[in-house]
Amino acid sequence: MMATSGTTIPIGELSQRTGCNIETIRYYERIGVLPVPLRRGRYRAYCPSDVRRLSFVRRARELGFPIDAVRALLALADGGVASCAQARDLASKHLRDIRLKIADLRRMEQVLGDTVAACEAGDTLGCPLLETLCTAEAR
Amino acid sequence: MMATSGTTIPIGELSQRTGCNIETIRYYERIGVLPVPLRRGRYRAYCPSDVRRLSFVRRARELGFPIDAVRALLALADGGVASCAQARDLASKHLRDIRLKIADLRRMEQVLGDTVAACEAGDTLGCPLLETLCTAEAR
DNA sequence: CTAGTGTCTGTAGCTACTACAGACTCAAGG
DNA sequence: CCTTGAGTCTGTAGTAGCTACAGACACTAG
Repeated sequence: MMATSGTTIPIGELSQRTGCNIETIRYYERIGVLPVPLRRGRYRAYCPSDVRRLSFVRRARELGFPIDAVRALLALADGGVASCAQARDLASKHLRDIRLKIADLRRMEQVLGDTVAACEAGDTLGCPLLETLCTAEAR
Repeated sequence: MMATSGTTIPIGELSQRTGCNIETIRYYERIGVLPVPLRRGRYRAYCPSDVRRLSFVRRARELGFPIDAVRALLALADGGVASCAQARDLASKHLRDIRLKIADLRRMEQVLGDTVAACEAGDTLGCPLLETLCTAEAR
């Protein structure tokens, strides 16, 4: 596509620059995470602040923040000062969630790991995994 | 509800015995994870094998197996012998997925933990979290 | 006879995207 | 001038694995 005038870029370039899927960009617009952009004809025309905002969103998502938290973080980033404590709050909550998930997964890893090991050892009569599923408590 | 005759139980009791939500039981039936049960009038009537099967499903789900893997495991458990190697295969694959997820989450935990710590130390000018989101690579 | 509990079907919602279908626009090549 | 190809548009439906109703029906105890 053409570079058009000024500093605006089409959605494909925004996608490339941010690593964010085109469909996802439009999705973010629909749900209000990205502002409705200007138009050049019928095509969306994004400006540098859109690139920054979307990059911000992408990074927050990569850190696992749910969309609602991303919204809140965006508001804080826009809000300017004194929002540090609130941002830390959001991050701490999210950190707790992550640690809970890790704990869950480690429990699964433990059980599965043991079972697979028992399976490889081959010292049970039946299949250790199927036995586990049939009889044991999974925790 | 009544105990009715024979050994069949209504859905509510199946739910209690397995710890599985009633709606989830009906959902499993719809997607073919549980067989279509007998009816006592218009009500579902479950037998002991249904309790066992659903418990199996629950445990597999607690270990994080996706539904399709659960289907496969059920088939193996039904199939009888020689399925141990296949079961181990499924479990190993799943174990890999779990470890990948753990790794992902640990990366997030790392970045977030560092950022929150920096935030509490208060040695930056701006907000460390918002700075991270604005500028850094999240990995 | 009525109240309360259980169950029924069918549909819609959740998270965060992703994947089309079918139409339109625009620039370059022949 | 016409065609071709890439990019974009809107709108809808699908993914995983449930969960949550609405509105009707059944059955038992008081």
